[in-house]
Amino acid sequence: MTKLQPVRGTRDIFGEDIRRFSYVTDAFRRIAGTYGFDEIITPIFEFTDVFKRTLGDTSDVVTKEMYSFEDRSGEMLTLRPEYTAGIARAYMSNGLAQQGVVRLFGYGPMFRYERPQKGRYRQFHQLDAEIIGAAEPMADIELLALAWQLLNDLGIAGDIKLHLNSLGDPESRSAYRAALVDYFSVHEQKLSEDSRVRLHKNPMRILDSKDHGDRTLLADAPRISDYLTTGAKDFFARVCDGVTALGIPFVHDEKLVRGLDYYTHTAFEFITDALGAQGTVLAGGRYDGLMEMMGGTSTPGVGWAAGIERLAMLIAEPDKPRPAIAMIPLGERAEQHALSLVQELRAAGYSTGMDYKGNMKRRLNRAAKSAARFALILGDDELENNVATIRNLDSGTQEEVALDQILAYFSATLTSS
RNA sequence: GCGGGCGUAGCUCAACUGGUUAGAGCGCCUGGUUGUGGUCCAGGAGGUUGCGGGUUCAAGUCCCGUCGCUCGCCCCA
Repeated sequence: MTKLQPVRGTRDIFGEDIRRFSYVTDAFRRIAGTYGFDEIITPIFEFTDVFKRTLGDTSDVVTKEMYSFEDRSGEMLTLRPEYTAGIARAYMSNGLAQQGVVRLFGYGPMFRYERPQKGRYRQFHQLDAEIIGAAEPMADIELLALAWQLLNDLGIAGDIKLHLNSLGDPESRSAYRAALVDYFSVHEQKLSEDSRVRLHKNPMRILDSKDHGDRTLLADAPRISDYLTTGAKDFFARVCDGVTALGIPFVHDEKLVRGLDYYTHTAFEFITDALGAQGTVLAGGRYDGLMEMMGGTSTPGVGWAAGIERLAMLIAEPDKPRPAIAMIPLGERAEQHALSLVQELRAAGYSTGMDYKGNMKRRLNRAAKSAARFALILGDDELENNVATIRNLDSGTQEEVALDQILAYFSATLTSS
């Protein structure tokens, strides 16, 4: 508590940062609405079990990155490290299965104890979209379309590539996994240290190793496409067809795997090379096995999450909002009048700032810096005549307007916003 | 968790090989007489040089530790 700095990996979001942040979340809310998604806010913490059961005991997220604690009544709780498990829990808690196919979106903070870096924080924020209750590839396609439109509307789709793969159904996956273990066990000595650990913990992760030696071995490694069942193959083909039909460019990336255990079939990542090692900007996939893992009835689902900070870094700087009016009262009498006048203007929807310090010069200066469109000057001279001076700060022209005509004046010259 | 780089006013940076009261620009505040801006001039506030030790006659400048940021690995959004 002695240090006046935020906790490692956390930060205050304000100024330009919050403008970027809000630009992203506003766009998301708008687009998700047009896709018929309903918003959901789930708690920031859950019983630890919610995450432990679903993410897999071997995942790094569970084994070393969760912020878990015991509360005063002895419950083991965890700050959510990801969104999907909480939504799945909410789906079951609230009996949403009764509503048929459910489309949900939301956004908020996540927590992971990792080594911070640019684009990677301990408290970070994600957008999230899920379709629960639909086993059809159409759901996967719709979610990819939503993601693609978001990236387009944010103006960053050009720098981002969609990598698409299929992890298959459980049969495909375990057959492939066995084949991988066979292959790499023969070459275990040649594997990097990290990958030797992966071989026993999560062999599919070897696929996206960046180690040179690993990569040469990977050239002859078994490919998942050869192990997909006909059902899984067909499912993936339909997803690819749909994405192609929508005109979304993508690459079939057989080395794409997901870190979390509950994924099946479709897996995808939208990747940019503009963010260094943290290039994945939006990622997700199908998780047909999740609900059962949590102890519910088997229910199919697809979803994705996107890093708000990462998106916010990529978009163009949003415009600063311009106040409509800067009120400048001169003297005590004027201040009294100004109070109610400002209240009226604000009630009418005009963003109005009031400056009451310093001389005229300083005040106009500040008004100009605030980027206000008009300065509304009210002094003794004006009060004598029941007028106010309205100065157009862009053009420098000004005129006197009767006090009871001010609202009318602005409604004629400004669109209320 | 592992390896590398960095850390001086709100911001961007300066201070020769360690040497007197750590500087500049921007920003902020005030003034240039009585009510007019985005110029100009003058003045001012703001730094225990991230923090803590050590070496030295002397450290922002060297050494160690620590905290934070950053790059790569790892992990992932």
